[in-house]
Amino acid sequence: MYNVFIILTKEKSMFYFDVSNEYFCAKDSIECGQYFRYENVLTPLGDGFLLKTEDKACVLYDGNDFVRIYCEENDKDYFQRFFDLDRDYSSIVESACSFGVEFLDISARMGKGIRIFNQNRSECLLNFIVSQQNNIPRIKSTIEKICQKLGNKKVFGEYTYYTYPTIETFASCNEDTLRELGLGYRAPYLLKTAQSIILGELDKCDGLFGVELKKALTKFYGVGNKVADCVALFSFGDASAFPVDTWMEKLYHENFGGTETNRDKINAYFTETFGKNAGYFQQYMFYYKRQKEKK
DNA sequence: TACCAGGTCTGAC
DNA sequence: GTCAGACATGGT
Repeated sequence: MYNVFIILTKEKSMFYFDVSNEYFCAKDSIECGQYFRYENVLTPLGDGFLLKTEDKACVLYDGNDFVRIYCEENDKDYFQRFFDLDRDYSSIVESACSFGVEFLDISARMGKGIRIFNQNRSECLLNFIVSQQNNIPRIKSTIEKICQKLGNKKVFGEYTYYTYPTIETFASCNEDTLRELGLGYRAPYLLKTAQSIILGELDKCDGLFGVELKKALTKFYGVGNKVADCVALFSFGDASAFPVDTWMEKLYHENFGGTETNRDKINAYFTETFGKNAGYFQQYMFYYKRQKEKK
C-alpha cells in the first residue's frame, strides 16, 4: 500500500514514507477545517505543510500520484494512525454518493482526498473550545500562541516548532495568562476543562459512543453540542457525530431547503438522514461549502 | 468601519 | 424546555 524510504539531506537523514493519493490529499485534509496546528512550508520536493500534534511534527507533500510524509522514524506508526491511513475511504465516498443528494455527491467527489484525523483527545477538546465563535485564521494563531507560551521549542529536520503544552502546564496557568494570549471569555472554559481532564474526566468517556459520548463531553465547562460533536468525530472516531456550526446551518438552509433554525434539530435532521457515516459527509460538505463561498 | 467567526453560558419565563 | 443577551477579539 505504501513504501518507506530514507533520504539523506546534508548530514542528517530524514525518514519518510509514501502513501497512495487516490483517497488522501494532504492539502484538503489539513485545510478542510478539522485541524489547526499546521503551517505552509517548503519541503524537499516543493510546497507542503508542517503539521504539529502533541509533541511531534511531520512534513507533508502532495505528489502527482502519492503523498509523502516526513517524520521521525519512531513516529511512523503514530502518523499512520493519525492520518487514518488504514481505513478504506473508497467505500465512504461511495456511500456518500449513494444517497442521491446532489450537494453531498459533489462535495464527496471534490473532497474524496479528505481523511478524518485521529487527534489527541485532550488537545482536540481544548482546541475546539478555542474555536467557538472564532474564525479559522485566528483559531490557528491563538493556538500557536498557546504553544509558544506554554509548550517547548523543538527541532525536526530543518524545521522549528513548539510542542503542545502538557495538560498539567495548561491546568496550572492562570486565567490572566490565557487572556493575554487573546482567548477572551474562553479563558475560564479552557482552564476549568484542563483541570477536569487532570481529574480523569476525559478518561471516563473512554468506550462511550453516540449520544452517551456527546452527553459526557458536554459536561466540560465551555463545551456545548457543537464542540462535543467535533471532539467525538475528530478524536473519538465517532463518525456518526455531525457538528452543526454557522456554516452547516447556512448550508442546511441554502442547499437542503431546511426550515428549522434550532441547531439541535438541524443536527437531528442530518444524523437521521445520513447515519453512521454522517461525520465524514459533514466534513466533505463543510469544506466544499466554504471553498465555494470564498470564490 | 461594521460585521462576523467551526458557540456556550446564564437567567428569565 | 426554550430563548434572548452577553461574552473577547482580530480577520475581512
